[in-house]
Amino acid sequence: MKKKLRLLVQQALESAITAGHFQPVDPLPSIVLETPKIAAHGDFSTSIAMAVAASQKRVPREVAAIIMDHIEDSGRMLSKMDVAGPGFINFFIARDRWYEILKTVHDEDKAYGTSQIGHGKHVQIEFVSANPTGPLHVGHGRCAAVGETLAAILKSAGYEVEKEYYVNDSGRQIRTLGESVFIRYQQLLGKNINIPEDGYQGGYIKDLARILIDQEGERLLDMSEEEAITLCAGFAAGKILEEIRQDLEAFGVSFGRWFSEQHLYDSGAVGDVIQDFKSRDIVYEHDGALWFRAKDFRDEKDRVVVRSNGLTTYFASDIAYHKDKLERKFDRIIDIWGADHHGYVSRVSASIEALGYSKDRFRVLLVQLVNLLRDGKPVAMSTRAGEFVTLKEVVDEVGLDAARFLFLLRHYESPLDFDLEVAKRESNDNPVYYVQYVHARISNILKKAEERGYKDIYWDKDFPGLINLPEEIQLIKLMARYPEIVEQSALLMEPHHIPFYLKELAGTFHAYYHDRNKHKVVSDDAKLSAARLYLVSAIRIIIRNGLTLMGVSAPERM
RNA sequence: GCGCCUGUAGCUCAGCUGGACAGAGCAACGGACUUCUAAUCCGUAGGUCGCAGGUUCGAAUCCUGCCAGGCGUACCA
Repeated sequence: MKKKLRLLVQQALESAITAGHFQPVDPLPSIVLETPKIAAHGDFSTSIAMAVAASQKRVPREVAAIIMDHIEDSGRMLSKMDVAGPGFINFFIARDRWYEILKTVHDEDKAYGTSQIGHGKHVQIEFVSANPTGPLHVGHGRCAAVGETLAAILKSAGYEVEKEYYVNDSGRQIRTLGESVFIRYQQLLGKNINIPEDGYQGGYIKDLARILIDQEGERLLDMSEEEAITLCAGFAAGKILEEIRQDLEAFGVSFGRWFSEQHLYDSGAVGDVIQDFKSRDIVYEHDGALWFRAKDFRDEKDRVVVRSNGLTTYFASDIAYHKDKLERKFDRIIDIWGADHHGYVSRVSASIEALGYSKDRFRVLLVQLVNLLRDGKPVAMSTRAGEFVTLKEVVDEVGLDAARFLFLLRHYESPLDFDLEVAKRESNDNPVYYVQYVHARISNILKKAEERGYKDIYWDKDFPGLINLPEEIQLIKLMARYPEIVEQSALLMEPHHIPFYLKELAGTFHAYYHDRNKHKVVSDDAKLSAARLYLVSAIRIIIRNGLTLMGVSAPERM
């Protein structure tokens, strides 16, 4: 609807220029159509006249009038056009045309809301990528929800999407993990040693040590310390990664590929990148370390890739990793990181440019932190001491649907207060149920209808005369906007528009539903009932589609 | 010090990439269940959009400078 109108306006502008009413405008400004907040301003409006007026040295209202005169509404889409305010053109869509939306929703069903704006471009999203040194916490949960949903949104907008988890299974932290487990292992076998301050303190370390004793007995005590630690590290990382995988799966999050950092070392990829940089003088030696000339690529300072002790930094393998991703011919790679990693963005961008790729192909979304609350009071957490609430615990307590919905409700760039008690509440301040309830209610109506003999949902040419209450038209207009919302979410890479839209649609439906004396869906009037069933089942389709994008269930009853 | 993010109603947040009088939920107050589910609805009240300039027909939105909060700023990951 909107697209058709945009085309009309564009053609009007062009023909006004050809007719000599306007000086040629180059380039032709893009036509922006808005949905005004006030009904009196029409269904759509454009400020194009104001944008054009300046270059024409004409009054905006006059420009608007000329454009309006050149609109050829051969399909009779419009019932009225206005010039209003400083020069807006307001468009009123003919009422009959809205019913097409209803049919479209039913015809497209699960595909309603999908589009091809992605043109099949390949996008890769890497998210969560938590180190396998401990369980996932709520912050990872938010990243997981954002990543998974963004992937779904992009996919439905016509992109080819691949999801990936980068496993940091190499380096010092893994060694520290091995050390911590080995110490617990020795303690459990009666040795009197303490865990160092920089070791991992969490209770899960002890659990791992216990399992290790069950599996391996005391034989690690006979090994060299180096051997034992390596064994502990490999064992623990593998075990933890498996739990991470399970927790994510339980949260409805999956990955097409789990990419091992260690693999980059084993294959020589890290060494190759360093060699390449050396030969191109993109790195230099200083104080015994090897520095990447990040400053030459707009980072604020140069960065170390090989330390003076000969060990590579995390950054070194990160360069190799991003090189690998870019070589896989993705049109765009998206990294979703916790906001505490933002210091890293400019150096990774710098390395991408140094590799000879445009940094436009690379985008980082920084997801702000989650403050976990219970009844408005912060839940004390300390990662150091290993006291934190895990994602699994939160999902177990509040449920997958509530957690997913609340993680997605906020723009990812703003910090999120996640209140466990609110998440569990079954009332209006918990929007999950508010939206799901619509689906359950409509499902129930359909069930009731079936019991009373209204078996099929179908379209009839008489329906327009039957579905014509202002609140019904309003519902249809809202339904018409859904595809736009999904497209916009895809273009801006902002999932939160989906839940906001669903809340609005849900609210409008609840109000409609509630006035059941005025418009009961299932009544003795067979034709009217059929018409309204067609209407409400369309709403149900959209609610279900939106919730599905978010990874939230659409229950038949509640 | 520098960098990134945030600052909108008492609270939690939207605000369509510059538009027409600033929106929603919660909390507060007052109402609505013999009906297809009250996990709902209706109404009232509530804002110098952090502050000060600037850009223009027009700014919560863009620019500059302040103020406040969070995070970052390692030869850590």
